[in-house]
Amino acid sequence: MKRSPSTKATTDNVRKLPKPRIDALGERDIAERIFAAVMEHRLPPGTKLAENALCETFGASRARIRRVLLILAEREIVALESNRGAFVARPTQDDARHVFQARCTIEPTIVRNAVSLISDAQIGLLRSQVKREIEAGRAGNRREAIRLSGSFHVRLAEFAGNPILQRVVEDLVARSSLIIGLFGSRRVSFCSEEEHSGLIMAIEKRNAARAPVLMLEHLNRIERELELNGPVERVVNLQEIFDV
Amino acid sequence: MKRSPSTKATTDNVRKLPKPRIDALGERDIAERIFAAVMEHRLPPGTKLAENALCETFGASRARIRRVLLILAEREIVALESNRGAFVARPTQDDARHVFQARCTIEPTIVRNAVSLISDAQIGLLRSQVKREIEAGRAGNRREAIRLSGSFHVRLAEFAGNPILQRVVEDLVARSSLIIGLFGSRRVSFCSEEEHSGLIMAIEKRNAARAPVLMLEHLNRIERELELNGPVERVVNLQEIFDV
DNA sequence: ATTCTTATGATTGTCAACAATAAGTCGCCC
DNA sequence: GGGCGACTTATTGTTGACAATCATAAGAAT
Repeated sequence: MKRSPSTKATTDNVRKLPKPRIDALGERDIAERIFAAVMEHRLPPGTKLAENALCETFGASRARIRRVLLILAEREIVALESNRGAFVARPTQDDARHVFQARCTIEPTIVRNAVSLISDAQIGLLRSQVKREIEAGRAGNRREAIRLSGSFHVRLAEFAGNPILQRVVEDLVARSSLIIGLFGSRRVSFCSEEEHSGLIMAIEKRNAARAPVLMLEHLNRIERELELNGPVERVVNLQEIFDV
Repeated sequence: MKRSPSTKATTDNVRKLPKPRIDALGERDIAERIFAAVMEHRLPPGTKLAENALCETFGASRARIRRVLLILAEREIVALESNRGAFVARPTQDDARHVFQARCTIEPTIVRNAVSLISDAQIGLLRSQVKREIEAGRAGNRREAIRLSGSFHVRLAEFAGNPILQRVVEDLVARSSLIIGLFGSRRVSFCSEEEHSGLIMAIEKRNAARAPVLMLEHLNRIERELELNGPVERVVNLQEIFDV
């Protein structure tokens, strides 16, 4: 095609260096946006994610939205139901237990690695983030507090220097957010800012023995405060109940 | 819905219970096939996965193949290059280190969980699998040996009772297979059947202290035998080399 | 009035043609 | 003869229309 066969010598055949990439949101960006919305409890579990609505929202074609949904489904943030559409995932109580067991497996090790790798600047960054988290909590800005609380764990994973584990933690944190939305008792504060502060202190002291323990206790406390024995919402069998 | 026995009134409105699902391979199935081929070293790293070729191979439309590739890309088994196509992933040496670090983080815990959860029947299953692994190794059936060697770890994760961690291990094992294909020295046998046998023995004795240690040593040995300092295949800068 | 049936609308799933880009081939000029 | 540039081909990316399926609402019969 070469729009201009007569490009005489080669005046303007400037190799578009890396990539124009000025085009609309890539699917990764859109997925990230939805991901963030889930983390911040702006998209409650079970919310229907209609394709057309997403198309308008992000100004993207349906095909692209479709790919985004597939990516999110692969991360188990949304559930695809055949011929019915995409919904924000609704983790079960078993899912919740598994998620927290996985976090208890991975995150203490992450903290231990972070203790030996993290820089002072990075510690400062964590500190300021926790500070904002506390402020948001005090100000009643629940959404921001939740966001920062999750972000703390992701950042920590980032500073532990293993992108693979970081990615796993990201997904687990997002699912935790869904779980807290579903099974979190309202009266209890999940934004345990003091625990995050304690963790930072242990990390700052390069205490490789204490920091992982604190993380484990932190995760256990969160899980313990979930109402995983609450209204089971079992699928009742009416026939059975009425003894037909 | 309710397959109530009293639906005699409506003769044939039998709700197609779960789903006909007799249709062609779902994308999950195709992804699983490719996944298996990667694990068995039948698709070496860097192999181009052309869409048309896959269409013919699996008798699927291009759109479906495209989704399959996206799924595999999300699991980092294939790499999508813009406007160039899909290729079997080529992990770097850093990737290799991260993958094995991640495995060392997760799999010892998995073994510890398996020790307390696994049933005798499941132990028998592991045993027979390792037996076949050894036989395949003796018979020079390298492909089958590799497949069973990876499958051992996945199965163990399955018996540890946490689907989330199982899924993570699946992906890590598949990537390990790519890594071994790239950095594995030929002279060394990676199919360390004795170590697998030793692990099973520790599990059988419900030795929750020893089994995780064995797993850790196992993983460390594999990583140590990789040639991660080998031909670095760095991106050479010709200008620099020739001192222009 | 309730329930089952039927029709309608909206949404998802699929496919095929079209456009855009990259790779390979050939020819030309130095 | 070698390097450079343009053309051809093959492959990927995208769009749009069509088919299939499900949800909703209205209607008819008991």
